[in-house]
Amino acid sequence: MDQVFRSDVALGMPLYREVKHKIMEALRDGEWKPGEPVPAEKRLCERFGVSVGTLRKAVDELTAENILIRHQGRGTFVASHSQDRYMFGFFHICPKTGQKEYPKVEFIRLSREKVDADGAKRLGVARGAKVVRILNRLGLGGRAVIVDEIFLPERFFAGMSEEQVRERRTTLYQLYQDEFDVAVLRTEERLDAVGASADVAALLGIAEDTPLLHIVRRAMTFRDEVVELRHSYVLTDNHEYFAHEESTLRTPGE
Amino acid sequence: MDQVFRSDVALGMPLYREVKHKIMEALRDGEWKPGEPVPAEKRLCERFGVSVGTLRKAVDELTAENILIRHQGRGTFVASHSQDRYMFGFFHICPKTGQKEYPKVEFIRLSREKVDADGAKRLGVARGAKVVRILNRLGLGGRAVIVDEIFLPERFFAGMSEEQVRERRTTLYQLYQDEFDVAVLRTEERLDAVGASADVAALLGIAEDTPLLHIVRRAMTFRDEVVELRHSYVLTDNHEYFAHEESTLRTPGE
DNA sequence: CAGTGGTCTAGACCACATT
DNA sequence: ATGTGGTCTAGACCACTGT
Repeated sequence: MDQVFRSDVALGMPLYREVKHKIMEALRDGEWKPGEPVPAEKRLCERFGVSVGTLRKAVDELTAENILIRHQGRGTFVASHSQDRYMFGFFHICPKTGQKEYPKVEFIRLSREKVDADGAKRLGVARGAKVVRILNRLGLGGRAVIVDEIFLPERFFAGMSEEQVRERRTTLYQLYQDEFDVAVLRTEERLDAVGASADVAALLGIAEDTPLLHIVRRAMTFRDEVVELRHSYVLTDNHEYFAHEESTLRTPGE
Repeated sequence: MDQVFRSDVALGMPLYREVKHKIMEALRDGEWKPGEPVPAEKRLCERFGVSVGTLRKAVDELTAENILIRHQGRGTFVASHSQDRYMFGFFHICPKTGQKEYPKVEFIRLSREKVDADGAKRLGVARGAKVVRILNRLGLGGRAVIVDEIFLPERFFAGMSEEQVRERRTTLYQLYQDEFDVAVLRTEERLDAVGASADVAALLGIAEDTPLLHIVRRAMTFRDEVVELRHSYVLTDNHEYFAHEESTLRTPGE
């Protein structure tokens, strides 16, 4: 194999991780779009000057992070929000008894506002920065169960229109991806219990002060930039938030 | 390499997964105990009759599931619970502002009861089976914030005494491991919002019907057997539940 | 059929930890 | 110095997909 020179920034970094970063750069630069296949493993090996094993280790990590998706016999594809799996990767509310179901989304309002202090902090933008604010109501099992209040930094979503949001036949995250080239790679959620405010109570058709699950979600893209802040208010009479964790066991020595 | 016959159950299963299962069997049989090293990779290659690459792929999955831990230059160890790690792994409540802190656990009561219908279903035991019931109150920042109600199947924890639980200077999961050979490998949590019951309100010093975060946690060991059912009632004035999602690592079937 | 990813091998050398 | 895990190679063959 020809000698291939390692870039300066890659000193001390395993080769497969350097390859991984190069693939991520290509993705960030839009060389391969969501839903499209990336070149075959052999091609990528030639391009980066590494063996299959090394390339596969890089792609392994990217598939584990849901950035790429492999299909045996077909190829490796850039993850796209059109797939159902993505929907449920980020939507954690399910019936206490019975099967998972898709929420029925009802658009209520889109407005442009100056972000408040709390929102600025969570979004990582300047105080008073412009944001798009979207209000949705979600139905599950034929009943209004969730109120979503969404804040989007104007700098990622310039020109977003009410029509785009109201008329879409896809998930919001797919809209972000298709229309604004914003890929959600990771989310973080903080939960607490609150009594329903008058506004939320009216939207859900319940009494004020009814205990609700309050979820503050931040959605991140490349470089951990926050692209969405979402407050969800969930009526948990018949639904619940589901999470599972693998253990963090460690050996004594560490 | 000598011909090594594959076991019947392994038909259609990749070799590395068969090796993984054999390692898990050895762990379940107590061949290597928590905190101890497992044999070196080369030894395991000989034992299972596979190449390093294949063995490493098996061990890769086991480390990803936190069942084994690798230390370069030292060896590969069976994961073990230690006090500090408990926080990061299973305890998801943290202050809304400020640093993570250790909860101050106050033991309230241990009793033996017959499990109710809901508990039987969640624990996967027969209706009316005997369980150990433990009631704890947890303090954070000098204030009572959480009430924990814990149910343990008698068949895993026969002979558990109030003294063991009250006098312990470790986490409960470490007690399960050290005294009852029960390793918690995975947990699942379901959250909803409820109004405080009279009992819980009294323990937390709050008004009845105050909105609380209610967490139902199931803790699993090998073969996904449920070894603990825990109801946590959390006052979320100053604390919240934290979760983050990046890799939904499930592949089977797809 | 040709092309893709999936698995597996039998080595090699490197980085790290312990003796 | 020895033994450990960490990385990497250059092949091979298998299983699956589409034409």
